Amino acid sequence: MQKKPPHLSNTLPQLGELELSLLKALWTTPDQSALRLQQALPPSNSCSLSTVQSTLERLHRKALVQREKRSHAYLYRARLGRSELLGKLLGGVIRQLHNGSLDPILSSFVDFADRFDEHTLERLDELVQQRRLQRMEDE
Amino acid sequence: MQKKPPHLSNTLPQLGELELSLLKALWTTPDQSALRLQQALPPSNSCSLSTVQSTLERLHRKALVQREKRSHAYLYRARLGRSELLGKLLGGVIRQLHNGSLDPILSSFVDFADRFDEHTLERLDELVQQRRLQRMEDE
DNA sequence: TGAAACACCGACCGGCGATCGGTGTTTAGG
DNA sequence: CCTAAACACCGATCGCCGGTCGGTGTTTCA
Repeated sequence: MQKKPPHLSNTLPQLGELELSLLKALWTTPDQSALRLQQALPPSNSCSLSTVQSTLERLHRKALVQREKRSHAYLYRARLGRSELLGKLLGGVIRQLHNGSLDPILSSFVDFADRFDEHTLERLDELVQQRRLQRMEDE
Repeated sequence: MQKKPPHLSNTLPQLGELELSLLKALWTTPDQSALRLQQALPPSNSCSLSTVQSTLERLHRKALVQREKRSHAYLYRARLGRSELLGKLLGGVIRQLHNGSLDPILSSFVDFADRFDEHTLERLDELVQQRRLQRMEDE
C-alpha cells in the first residue's frame, strides 16, 4: 500500500541460473558471441537466442560482462574473474550480517573450511602464511 | 512462453532487508512476540504489525525461526545463530561458483581478509591455528 | 540483391519480499 | 459474564527480477 524509496539500498548482485551459466562459459572461453554462447549452453538450460541475448544484456547492465563490436556482432567477455566475483559475493553476504566485529565471520569461514574435508584447513593455513609473507616483502 | 520445472533447483535462502532486521533483533533478544519486534524495529524499516507478522511467517516457512505459543500469542526465536547462518550463506555462494578446486575460494577469502584492514589477516591466522590445535586434541 | 546473421524492442510469466486491511479468536479486566 | 484489547490468520496488491520469446529492423557477405 505504502510507497517506499525503491529498494536499491541492499542487494548484492543476485545472479540467476542462466546468468551464472553464461558467466561460466565466458570464464572458460572469453570473447564469444551470443550465438556461440547459446550453442555451448548445457542442455539443462538451453533456450532461444533471444533469451541468451537479453540475459547478456542484463549482465551487461550489472557490469559483469563487457562487450565489443566485432564487425556487426557483439563479443562478450566477463569483467570479473571467477575469484573476483566470488570475493564480491562473499563481501556482500558478509556485509549484510556484519555486526561490528569480524570475528564471527572469520570463525564461520574457518569452520566451513574445517568441515569441508580433511585438507582444506591446512590449505587455508598455507594461503594465509603465503599472504603474510608477501605483505612483509611489500614493505 | 515456455514453462520450466519451477525454479527450485538453485537458491540459497535469499533474505530481504526486513527479514534480516528481524533476525538481528531475535539474535539480540530471543523469544519475542511479533508486537515487541515491531516496536523494536529500527525506524528505517518501521512498518505495520501485519507486515512484521507475515515476514515472520515467511522466515518460519524458510525454517529460519521457530515459534512457540505462549498463552495465545507466538514467541519467535531464531533457529540459527548469526554465525551458522553466515556459514550457510557462504556455503551457498561458494557452491554456486565452485569449480572442483576450492583454492580460488580460499584465496578469495584470504584476499578479502587482507584488504579489510591491517589486523584481520593476523586474526584469521590465529583462528586457523586455534582450530588446528583443537583438531589435534580431538584425535 | 537477397538471404543469413545478428541486435534491439517490447511483452509476458512466475516467484518473492514488502506491505497492509479486514476478520476472526483468545484473553484478561471490570 | 461481557467487552475491549491483543493478537493470529487470510488474502490482496505492488514492484522488482530472472527467464522466456517473437517480431522487426539492420548489417554483412556470397
